[in-house]
Amino acid sequence: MRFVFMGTPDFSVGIMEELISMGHTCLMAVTQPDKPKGRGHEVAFPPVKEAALARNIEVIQPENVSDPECVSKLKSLNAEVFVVAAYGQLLSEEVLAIPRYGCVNVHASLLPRYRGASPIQWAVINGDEVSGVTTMLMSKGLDTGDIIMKKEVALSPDETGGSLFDKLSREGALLAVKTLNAISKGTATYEKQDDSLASYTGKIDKKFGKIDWNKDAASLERLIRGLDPWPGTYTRIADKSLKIWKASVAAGEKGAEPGQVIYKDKKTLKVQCGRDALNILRLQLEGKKAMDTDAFLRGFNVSVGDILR
RNA sequence: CGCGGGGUGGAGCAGUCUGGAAGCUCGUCGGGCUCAUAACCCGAAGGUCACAGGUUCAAAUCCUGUCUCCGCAA
Repeated sequence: MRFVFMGTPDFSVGIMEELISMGHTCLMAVTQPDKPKGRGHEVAFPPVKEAALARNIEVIQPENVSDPECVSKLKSLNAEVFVVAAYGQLLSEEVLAIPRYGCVNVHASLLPRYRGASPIQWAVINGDEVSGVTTMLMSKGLDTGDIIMKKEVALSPDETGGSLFDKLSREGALLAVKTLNAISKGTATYEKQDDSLASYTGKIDKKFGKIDWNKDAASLERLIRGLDPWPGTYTRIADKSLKIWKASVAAGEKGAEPGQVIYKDKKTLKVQCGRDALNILRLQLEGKKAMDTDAFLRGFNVSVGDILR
């Protein structure tokens, strides 16, 4: 099919590329405007822009896709379908109505669960055993469109936001292809979502990664996995910022205060939580690279009784 | 020119302010002790101190520039 692709981050790229390599024609890529990013103030192209340019696909980056100018541009392409994946802008009803077969969205959850932003991280944070991807025909609500296809994906016990992202990105690409194929053959089915089962997740920001040691170790461990690799969880030690990248749940100690180091040897560091304790396995001090706990302890002086905040 | 920290044997660090013999905790290799060990004891190898200039009798250390890794902010 002849499609316009709308997406921004890495999650989107694989979907666009898979559709192209499976014989669909990408007429244009729509992505968010370039923004200064990273240290210094370098301007980085969104991943979708990079990928599109590499394939000589025209790219537009409107501040607002619903601008009249942009709308007329989109209309002029005569696309059969728009494929949207993590684009980052809401589409107006006018835009939704442009393509003959409508706008197909690839969402990284099993809808109607986890409508909204950051569904991948939330699945890990909540300790779900199963997540997945869904394709739907977009309607005006937030991720409320009729479901076309779903694919379940099992989470492993050590799943991280990053690893689940990879899985769902791959499955999302395959599902997008199947969905377009079905639409073009006229065999696609559309199922209304059961709104009573809907749940919404919010955008995750860096502050969300601040570790509250009063919480129980198990949920902190899930938070650490869910926010790996972005934005990461952090605490403070000796007045320095310390990211925690990997930990396991261990037995706590009676009378120890949350955040307190309750055990340390050459390669082990345990910190008391509200319930149980975390055995820190991999961490990163500000200005340093991530390292395993044994390496960290060789160069950083920590004592039992020290408090992380 | 957004703010800031770092690059020192294989790993993580100290030493830099107050120039003057390369250090610490580990790892590796060899030997010893032990029923045994990730424990302990003895010994050894391994570094152009990121790179390039400059100052100096002398630079890891001071000055200038470059590359590179990272934290914050966005």
